[in-house]
Amino acid sequence: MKNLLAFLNPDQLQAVTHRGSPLLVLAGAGTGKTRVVTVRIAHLLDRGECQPQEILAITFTNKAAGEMRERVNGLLGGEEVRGTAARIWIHTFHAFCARLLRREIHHLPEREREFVIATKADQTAILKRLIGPDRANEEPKASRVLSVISRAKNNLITPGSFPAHTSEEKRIKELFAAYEQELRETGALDYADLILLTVTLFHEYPDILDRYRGRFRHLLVDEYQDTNTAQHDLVRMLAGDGRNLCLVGDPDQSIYRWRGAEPENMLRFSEEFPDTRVVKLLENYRSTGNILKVANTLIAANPRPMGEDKDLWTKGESGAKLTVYAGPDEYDESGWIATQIFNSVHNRRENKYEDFAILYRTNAQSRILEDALRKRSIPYNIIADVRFYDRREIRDLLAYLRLLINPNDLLSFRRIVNVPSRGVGKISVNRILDEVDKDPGHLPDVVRRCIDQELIPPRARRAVERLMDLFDELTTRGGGVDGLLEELLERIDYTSWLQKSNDAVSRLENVEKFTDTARDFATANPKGSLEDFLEEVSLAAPIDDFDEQAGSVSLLTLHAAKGLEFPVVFISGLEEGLIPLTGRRGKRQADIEEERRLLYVGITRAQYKVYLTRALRRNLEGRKVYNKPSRFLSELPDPLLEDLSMRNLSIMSTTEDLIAVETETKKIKQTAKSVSFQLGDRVWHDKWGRGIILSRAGDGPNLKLTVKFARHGIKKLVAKYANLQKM
DNA sequence: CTTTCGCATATTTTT
DNA sequence: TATGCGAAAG
Repeated sequence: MKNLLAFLNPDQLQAVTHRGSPLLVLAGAGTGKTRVVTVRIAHLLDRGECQPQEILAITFTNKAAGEMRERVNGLLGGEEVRGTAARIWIHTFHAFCARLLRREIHHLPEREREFVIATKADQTAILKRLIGPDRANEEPKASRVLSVISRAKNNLITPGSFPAHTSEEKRIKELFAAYEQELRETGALDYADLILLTVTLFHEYPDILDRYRGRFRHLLVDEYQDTNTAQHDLVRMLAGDGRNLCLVGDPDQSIYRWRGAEPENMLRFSEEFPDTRVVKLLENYRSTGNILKVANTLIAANPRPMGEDKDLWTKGESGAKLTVYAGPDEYDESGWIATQIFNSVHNRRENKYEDFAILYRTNAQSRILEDALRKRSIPYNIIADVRFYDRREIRDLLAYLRLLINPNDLLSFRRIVNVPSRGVGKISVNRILDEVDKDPGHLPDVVRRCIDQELIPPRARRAVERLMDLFDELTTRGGGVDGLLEELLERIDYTSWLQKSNDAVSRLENVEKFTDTARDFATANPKGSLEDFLEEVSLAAPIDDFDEQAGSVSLLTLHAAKGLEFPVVFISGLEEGLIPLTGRRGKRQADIEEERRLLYVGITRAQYKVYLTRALRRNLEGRKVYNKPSRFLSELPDPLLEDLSMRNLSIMSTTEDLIAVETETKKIKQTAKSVSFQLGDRVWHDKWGRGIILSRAGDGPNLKLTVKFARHGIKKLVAKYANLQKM
């Protein structure tokens, strides 16, 4: 057995070995916090303080969970303990609760044993339907309602206790209630439910809580700054007196407030458990001194809830300055980034492609970057820009699979009853849904009754009947998830239906990817059920399938970059409006602070070199916008930055200058256009209105036109001054 | 019932 | 730009 503690600094050592009271580890970026968690687990086992199955470790993503399992095994070494990590519960909050609820949810009144997890897309779909199309303009938008509802649920608020003073709040309250009912009827749980119901269960049934408390003697939670109140309550319940609790996090890296995260939970913890030991990790092992100085300066502009003495430091070298670059537009910016990478790899041979990461604020920014890399044949690896499982084709297949588990899933039924189109129209579907409304019993029974009582036209009737038969057959079918999916695809002839759609190629690719996922799952979990598969799929994060592929540049959002590190990091789009991202009604101070943390997270991903790039002009929603440099750039210490922007841009890099240039160009273009007037062209003049060109004389700027105007007769004009427009 | 077209509309991050 | 939705045509 290795000496687990040999390479730890005194602070880390304390965090690993402290016992007997709650432990709060405030670990800055790159200070080895994951290492502390894994070594702590290994240490517990090594010293025989508990059995593997008595440990519960909560991570932020499935990917982090997988890595932690591997690392624990790696630390424990030796044959006899290999596989030990498999018996430790290492999960995300959601995966943990989903597993627990699968066993225990039947204790709760009126809850089905089988449930599916409603993804974001499902949730939005429900709300959109509840709001209705006719009111779409005046009502609060579905996405906003959803975020209000999720926030409420995360704070353990029910539709009953939802405070409604304004008329909008009253409307949301209604929608909230209807949304909850819909979820319940379809046997679905949303993300908040997974936590909420677990908390409720523990609250209502103390004996169940006791059972789990007894079982998990050691509880560790990583990335605690991004937990919400419901999760915090869950931890408090499971932790009991908190003696064996270890929380790790960094309030400066809290970037999920918008999703309900409450970094204050960390502060509150020391009050709730007064004997909490707080350990701060500030020695950074990742980045150069200059990178840390810049990051420290940036984050110092935020209030520091955990105290002022939180600057990261390193024994290592200062390293290179950070490089700033501004290009005329996003094509230039992307091209410049790609060129830096290309030169570094090919000409200077300093780095390999996998050393680079390009970070951006919004997924939409990735396309131009991809183009630039592809142009130079630079291999890259990107985290899906649209959530893969939100793709229409994937959601269709998921709907089929869900119906196999929960035939009452009305949402899924509605989705696929006529997909692929099998001749069941709106009218037939509504007829069936009406029946379900009247008698919300077992969905297949109701559907069968519609068929038997000939409530729908013959063609549709036969189609629905065949669909129901298909479900019966597939439900009784044994075998793995992969086989099931393949049979399903064949039986509904899904691929040939997709052939006909617009972007058949990418859709078919997605279906291919999905069957691959199923196959991988079946290989990894030979005994895995369809429920297990759907659970994994619903709780997957885009980052989970992201392996830092050998030989590829990584493209990802700043959010997705959390927890990762790269030798060289480019952060693209350092512009007001993008970083910080501001919507139409602007941002409040608290939002700006979160944006600042986001940039802080981005900068601290880098080991040796950071590039901060921006574009003076950028296409946004089909429009050109001129963004000022990000306010965060001016917060950074100048001596630690070098500006490689082209000289002419540095000279006239104000937005006003650029607009002036644009306007001039436009004028020139207009003049050029007027030169191209031909005989017979129909034109428009601001004063004389419609006209037609009769003759032309002269060239270029001297071009003279004879125009016959509809209302004002024949005029001779000098094209340059006339400002004629073609009609 | 299915397909296609045109119009409107736009926050972003994701368990 | 790109997407999605609803109405009209097929």
